[in-house]
Amino acid sequence: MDCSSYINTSLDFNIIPYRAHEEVPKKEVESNFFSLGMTNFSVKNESIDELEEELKRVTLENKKLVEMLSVVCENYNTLRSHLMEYMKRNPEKEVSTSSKKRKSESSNNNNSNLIGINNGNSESSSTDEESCKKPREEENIKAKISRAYVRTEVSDTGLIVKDGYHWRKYGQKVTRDNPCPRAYFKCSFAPSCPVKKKVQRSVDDQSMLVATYEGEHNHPQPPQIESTSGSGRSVNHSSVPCSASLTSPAAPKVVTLDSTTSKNSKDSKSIEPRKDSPKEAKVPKNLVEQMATSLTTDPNFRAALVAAISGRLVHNN
DNA sequence: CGTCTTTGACCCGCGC
DNA sequence: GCGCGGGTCAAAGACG
Repeated sequence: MDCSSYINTSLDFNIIPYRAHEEVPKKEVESNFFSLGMTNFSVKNESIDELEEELKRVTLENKKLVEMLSVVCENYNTLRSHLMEYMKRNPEKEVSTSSKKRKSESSNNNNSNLIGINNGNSESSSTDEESCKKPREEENIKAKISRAYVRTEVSDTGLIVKDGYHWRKYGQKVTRDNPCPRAYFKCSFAPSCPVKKKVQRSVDDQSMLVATYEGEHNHPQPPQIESTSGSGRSVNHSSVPCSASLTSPAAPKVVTLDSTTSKNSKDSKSIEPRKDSPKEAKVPKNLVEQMATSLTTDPNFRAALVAAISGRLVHNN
């Protein structure tokens, strides 16, 4: 779970009015509105008192939200420490899985149910497999591995997972443990992007696609014009991303479950809709940046934000 | 013609 | 050392 990302995103919203209240209220608020595209909005008639009152109210609200957030993070950390303790008391699973790479992976696939439980060591061992040609010390620089579960039509034969990136298929293989072929994709948006993706149907639920991501994108997410894997020639447009744990397939959401490093992989055994472990400061930061970028560049979001803020101010008048 | 997919061949690690 | 199996390569074909 990326507590930090929560903090960052929410504080982004909070900081501006907070500072505006303390430092230069009117001017900053005004410039913020203009930057949001409200060029015609006039604050001439706004009284400073009203604005300050509003800012105080928002500040209080923000404080409450921050407190709630800290409580949530605290609870998360408590749960996490409990989980770590539990995992320390039951380490035999990890030992067995790390010793036998393929068996662990196949068992992992066999268990790749909708629950989305990832065995972190098997995941990272597949990374070892990937880096087998490289020096062993590079194992420390392990690729970030995560999984996404996507529900599709059973009749849908394509292995397409919409995740916003451009993928080039470079191979397909039928593996022993799964009669459904496994497709191999590379990120084609940036030539230097090391990210790879494996997509295979779940053995137990053939309507569920299991996408395994290896590595981190070294580029921002491309525009969402064509978000399927591969080119515009992609046939499959019927895949409905959904959570691994959600029962409602209508929820337009892909849940990726991290099992990056062996240390943090334990966390991925807990069923969490959050993507990242709090120990990984780098990755959540990236994610936060991507999320912030996607939010701030989304015209719908900006329009909604402008409407909400302007509505409030007009109401105060 | 450029880009992408398909698919058989090849490489390499692991288990026996 | 050999065979198996997963992962990758690359030539050929498809498509816009």
